[in-house]
Order: sequence, then structure tokens, then C-alpha cells
Amino acid sequence: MTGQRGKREPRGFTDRELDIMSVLWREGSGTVTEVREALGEEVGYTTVLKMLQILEEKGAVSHEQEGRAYRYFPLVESVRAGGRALSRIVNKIFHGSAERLLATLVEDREFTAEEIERMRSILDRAERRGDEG
Amino acid sequence: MTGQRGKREPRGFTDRELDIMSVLWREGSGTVTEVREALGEEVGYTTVLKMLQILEEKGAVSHEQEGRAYRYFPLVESVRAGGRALSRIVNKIFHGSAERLLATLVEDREFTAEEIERMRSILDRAERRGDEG
DNA sequence: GACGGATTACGAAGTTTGTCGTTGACAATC
DNA sequence: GATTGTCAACGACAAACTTCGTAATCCGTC
Repeated sequence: MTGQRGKREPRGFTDRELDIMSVLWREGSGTVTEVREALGEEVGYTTVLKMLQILEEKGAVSHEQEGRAYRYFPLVESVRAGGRALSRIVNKIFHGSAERLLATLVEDREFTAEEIERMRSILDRAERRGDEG
Repeated sequence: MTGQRGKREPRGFTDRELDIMSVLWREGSGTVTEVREALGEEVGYTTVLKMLQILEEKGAVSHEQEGRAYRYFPLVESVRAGGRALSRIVNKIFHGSAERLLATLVEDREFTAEEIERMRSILDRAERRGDEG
């Protein structure tokens, strides 16, 4: 028995995959050419196409014919992908502590007073939700 | 010219690598056997060893002799790895909005009042820091 | 000193990612 | 209708990840 690691759990997106998903989430959809342009044309056309085909195999996107080209749509919602990625980070890096994650998040960034206020509101909502539930 | 993708940017840890780094961060250090036990012995001894050797090649861990075995230490700090992973997620998934990340984070989780309070304190500190700096 | 257990070293192999060239299809244009 | 341009399909291929077998080494014990 050599070297087969069997079917792996569906994983998060790799860097390049995430580049492409990011475009589709932001724009809502995209043809190969559109996605490629959004990436600054730093990768070849066939590379983008291939990645989209791989993502389609994995069930992350689908496509429709549009004229002669395909238009690709994200099937996985960004929020769900984000939630999974965050879970992974909380568990593996911050030992399950969302507080520590938040501390690291705000450490590296500057926020306006308004942003901080909105983030407080998010915590307020979470608190009320906890009271009721 | 076929198929060379050149040197890629140093990336975050893959899943299995992260499993192993997670153990080292939590425990502070570990021998191959210790890491393997911490992972529930679901992977072979030589697999864990190999991953540690790869991580050492990448500069993520180092080792010291301890009796007949090697003891591995993390060189990359968890907070720094976490910061990089969070940046990636904020930019690629939440379109640069830390607020949306926070919203998703608290959406999926239950928090005690104390946890929420401590998270507010983290925001307070960030706010004061912004006032001064 | 031979044996057994633990450990590292070496390297093979399967899979996925990421890169792209080439080909073939098809449409618009000349 | 030949040329040109756009596009998907196919396949090649290097690099990385992940798995682990096997060999070599070392240390204690009998």
C-alpha cells in the first residue's frame, strides 16, 4: 500500500482558486476573459479556464452558455466559505478562541471610529441573540 | 515552454501541515511520537516525520536532539501565521471588510456574556490606539 | 556480540494544483 | 470562401502535498 491518501475531505480553496472565486463573488459571475482581466491578466487564458473547470468539478461553480462563451457562477456562497475558513483558523491556530482571533485581527489594522462602532453593534446583536436563544 | 509555474509565493500551511503546527503551538514542542499521538495516531509515524522534515525545510520548525529522538519546535509564531491567514480571508472573501468577517465569525458561534465583554474590550483598546496614533 | 525496539534517512508513488501549448470549432469580416 | 479572432477541449508537465515502505543507525538487554 503506497502513497494513496484516499478521498480527502473537501478542503478550503487554494490560493489561485481563491483568486478566482473572489472575482466571481465580487462580480457575481464572469466569463474566462472577464475573470482573467480582473486578475490583471497575469495568468494565461487557458490557466484561468482550467482552474474554472477544476472548480466546477469540485462543485464550487457552474456555467451557462452565453453566446459562444461560458459564463461562470459561484455555487458556494462567500459567507459559507468564509465561515469554514474561519473555523479552521480558530480551531487550528487560535485554539478555539474567537477572542484571540479578534485581537489579532484588530492588531494589524487601523479602524475608523465608525467601523469600531459597527463592530460593537455586531457584538450587541450577538449578545441579544444569546439572551433570547 | 510547458507547465512551469515558477517559484510561487510562500503560502500558508496546508491542512496536514496545519494539523502538525497546531500541535506544536499548543504543546510548545514535540517529538515525532508525541505529535503523532496528539493527532490520534491516524497517520503513520513516517508520515508525521516527513511532514516535520518538510516543515523544517520551509523554515517553519527546527529541532534539537533529545536522547535518541528529535524534539521539534515551531519557529513561526501562531499569531503571525494567524494574521497572514486572516489577511487572506479578509481580502479574498470579505472584500477587505473586517466587519463582515466579524459578523460571520459571531454568526456561527455562541458566546457567553463574559466573552462578549472581553471582545468589546478588544475593540476599546483598538479605538484608544487609533486616537493616540 | 546478537537481537529487538525506537528512531531517522531515503526515496517511491498517488494526487492535486497550476501552468500553458495546441487543436479544433465557430463566427465575423474581408 | 479564406482569413482572423475567440473560445472550449485536451493533454502535457513541473511542483507540492501526503502517504508510507524500507534501510540504516543506535542503544539497551540477554
